[in-house]
Amino acid sequence: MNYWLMKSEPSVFGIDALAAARGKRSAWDGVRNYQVRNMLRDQMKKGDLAFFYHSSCEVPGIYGIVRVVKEGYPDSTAFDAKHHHYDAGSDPDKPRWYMVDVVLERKLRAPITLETLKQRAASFPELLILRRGNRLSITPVSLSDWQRIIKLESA
DNA sequence: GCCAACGTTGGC
DNA sequence: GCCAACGTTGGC
Repeated sequence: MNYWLMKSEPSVFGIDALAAARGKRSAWDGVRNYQVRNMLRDQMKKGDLAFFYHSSCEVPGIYGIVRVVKEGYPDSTAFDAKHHHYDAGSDPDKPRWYMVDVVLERKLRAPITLETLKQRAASFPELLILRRGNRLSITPVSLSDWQRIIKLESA
């Protein structure tokens, strides 16, 4: 069982869009970064939990928890010439990009904001999102960081 | 293989 | 809108 943090811009796909999706389930498509691709393809397992993080918005932070319900499979948006995330270099017989399916486990009662996390940065030595220059849209979260972060919801 | 130019991310 | 940081591209 692994833990993750998955970023999304709410203006593109936020927690409310996920909550409105059929079965509250969505394909996490459009990843075009090799490090993140490797996590999607090789490391994310059914049942893993992830923080759903809003980035590039007024109040960046964790807004919910999602669960992986389908492990890595080829990202079909890469094959669609009309799609925004089309990649001519991804051959259906040898897909370059992968995605997983996630389902909304629950929204947080109140977001755990980036500001809050930064204030307590000393408590989260391994949290990649707090490191300078981190730009990966999916990052692993250690079990101990996960547990400490969850506690902030009721703090 | 080097590295400058360019594109993207994301907080502010 | 700015800009630091980082990934990717492509000429050499």
